[in-house]
Amino acid sequence: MVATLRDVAVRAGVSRSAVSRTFTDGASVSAKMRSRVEKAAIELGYSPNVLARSLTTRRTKMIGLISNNFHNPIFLAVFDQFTRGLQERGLRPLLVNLSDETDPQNSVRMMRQYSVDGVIVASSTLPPGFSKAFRDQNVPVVHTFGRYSSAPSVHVVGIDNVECGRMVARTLIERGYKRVGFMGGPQSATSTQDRLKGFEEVLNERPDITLSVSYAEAYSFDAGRREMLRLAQDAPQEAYFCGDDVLSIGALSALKDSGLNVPGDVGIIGLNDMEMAGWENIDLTTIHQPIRQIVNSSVELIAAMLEEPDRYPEARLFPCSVVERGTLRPVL
Amino acid sequence: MVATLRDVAVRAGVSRSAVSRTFTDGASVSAKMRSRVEKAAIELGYSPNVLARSLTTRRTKMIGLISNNFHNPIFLAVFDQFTRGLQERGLRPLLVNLSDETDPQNSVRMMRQYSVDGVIVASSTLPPGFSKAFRDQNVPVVHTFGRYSSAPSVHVVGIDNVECGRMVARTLIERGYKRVGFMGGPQSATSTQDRLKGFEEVLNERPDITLSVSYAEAYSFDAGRREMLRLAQDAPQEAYFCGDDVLSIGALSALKDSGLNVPGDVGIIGLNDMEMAGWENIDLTTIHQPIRQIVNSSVELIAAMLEEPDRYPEARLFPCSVVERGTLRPVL
DNA sequence: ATTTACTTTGCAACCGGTTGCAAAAACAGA
DNA sequence: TCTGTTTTTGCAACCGGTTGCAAAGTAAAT
Repeated sequence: MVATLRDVAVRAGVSRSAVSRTFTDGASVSAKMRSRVEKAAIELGYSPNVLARSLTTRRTKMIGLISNNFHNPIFLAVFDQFTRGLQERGLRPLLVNLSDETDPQNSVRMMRQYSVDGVIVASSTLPPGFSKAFRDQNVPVVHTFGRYSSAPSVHVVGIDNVECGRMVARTLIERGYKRVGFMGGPQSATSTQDRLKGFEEVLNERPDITLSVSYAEAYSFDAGRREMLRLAQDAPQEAYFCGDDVLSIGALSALKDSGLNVPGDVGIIGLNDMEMAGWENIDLTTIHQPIRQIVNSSVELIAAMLEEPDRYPEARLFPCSVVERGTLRPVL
Repeated sequence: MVATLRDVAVRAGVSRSAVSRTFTDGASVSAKMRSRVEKAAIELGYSPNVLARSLTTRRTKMIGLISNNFHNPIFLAVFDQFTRGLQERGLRPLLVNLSDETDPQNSVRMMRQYSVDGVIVASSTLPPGFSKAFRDQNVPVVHTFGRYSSAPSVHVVGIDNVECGRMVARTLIERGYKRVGFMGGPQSATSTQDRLKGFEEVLNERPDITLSVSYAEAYSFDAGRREMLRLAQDAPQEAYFCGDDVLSIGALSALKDSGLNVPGDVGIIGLNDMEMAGWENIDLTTIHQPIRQIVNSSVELIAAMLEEPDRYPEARLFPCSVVERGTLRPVL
């Protein structure tokens, strides 16, 4: 059906090696031979089969892109950026939706069956052990949005969630809030744990400030709304640090329905600075996470690991910053 | 490095064929042989290389998932559903972001180089010719959200956009609007053209109703907001049919800033019924597009085409319905 | 015209699997 | 036990490419 290397060789009247070489850069072919082969190739509409080639070259140029966040709108931007970045480097993302499955072994096996050159794990809710399973099987891996540790066992690219927690605490203190709440994402997510850690660390030094902690079940509008409806029934705190922007937006909706004014009665601060946070009818004060830089850096890193598989693991952290909009009262 | 079929054969003391057969279902192997091979395979951590296998079986179980809509939040749900559906059938999505590139030939070549078993084109803005290019090269293709035509040249799954246009027109008429506007998505998108066609068709029968037409540059919040800001400067219409929900939400933001009340001064109706449309602070009246059914049907269809590549092309259309919320005035 | 050095080409083996075919083994029937 | 039938197994060729090596060709130097 579709033309193979052999067909081109026959048509051009040369050996199969010659054809192979014209399509392998860096191989030794004379100009005459090249043009002769190219002519035949064009006539037959030939282009080399990457997968067959990969058997000997051991390079498929495929990268596993593994995530379990198919509900948080921020991830559409993440996928957009990832696919573009990979494509620019001639790499192809093989997408894996982990929503159901969380045993790394199945994913590792699958990735090996498809001989991907490397894997990007894009998730803030998967444990470090997940990405480590790939490294243990010698599959190059980058964990984007993963947990920073001072002795990382795999490459991590993201933000310092503990520091973000501290930053939010300081922001709330500056604005004179005395009773504050942490309405986190899923309790099992490393990002939730780390943000809380930093948040508590700073607040604990201020005995005049009280902290109450609760968690939403997922990073979703509904979960945020539900949790905030519950909180608003008793006496709500003066301000909440929500797990992320989507949760914040859910919380805003709940507060509105509970007849509470933002930021008059309750202040809200999110995290991510997704596009929607800037929409006029939302206008959410939040922490900016530099998604684009994080994703680009991850792509660069996985590309570098293809050249140097045993590259010493590093953590690449990008600074975050407060984006002041309309859901917190002004600095005193 | 990683165990191959040969390694397993040696360890189990059998032929390579025997090992191959244990991992090929439907092949003839005795129980004794099977358990012997499986034992060796487990000891070596062997699992077959899908890509090498594909050379002879001519099946990679990879499906190209091609889209250019990485900005519309609705597509995150679309990707979620696609990846799950494909994975359930043992298929793997090779993701292609077409944002820059629109020449089908490059995509076709790439998909052939990777020997994908089939391709799903998920976009309402690509022309029919794009998906047809795959069919012409004998790559099974399904165009999800594609244009319905009475003589489709490729399989199309989606909605009848012309009928949606009619439905919206009737909805606005029922509510007594006399001066209505069409604020479409990109003018080049087939979905925009078709919706306008149906919309005009019904309105043209009502000489007492005037229609003005304009287009946003993309399916995005900003584009919708910008276009509506422009419209609101002159005398805006009584109601607008916006290209989709994201555009509608942008339009709502613009109206609010222009000091116009919704639905008091201006009515808005969108299309898609994305999750966000139901959020309390948005509460958008819209047309429900059954995304889940459309995507599942697309996956079923591409799976069926793997068995029967020359399957006669069909159009699968799913009915839409009005979801009444708070952005149109009530029926007279 | 020879020798030497370098470039280009083809042969053949290999990457990791599958599969048609025939030989070997197992089973059934008499 | 022997024969005929069915099942299981291994051999060898093949899928579509790449690549080390040696032979052939070219160019430069003597």
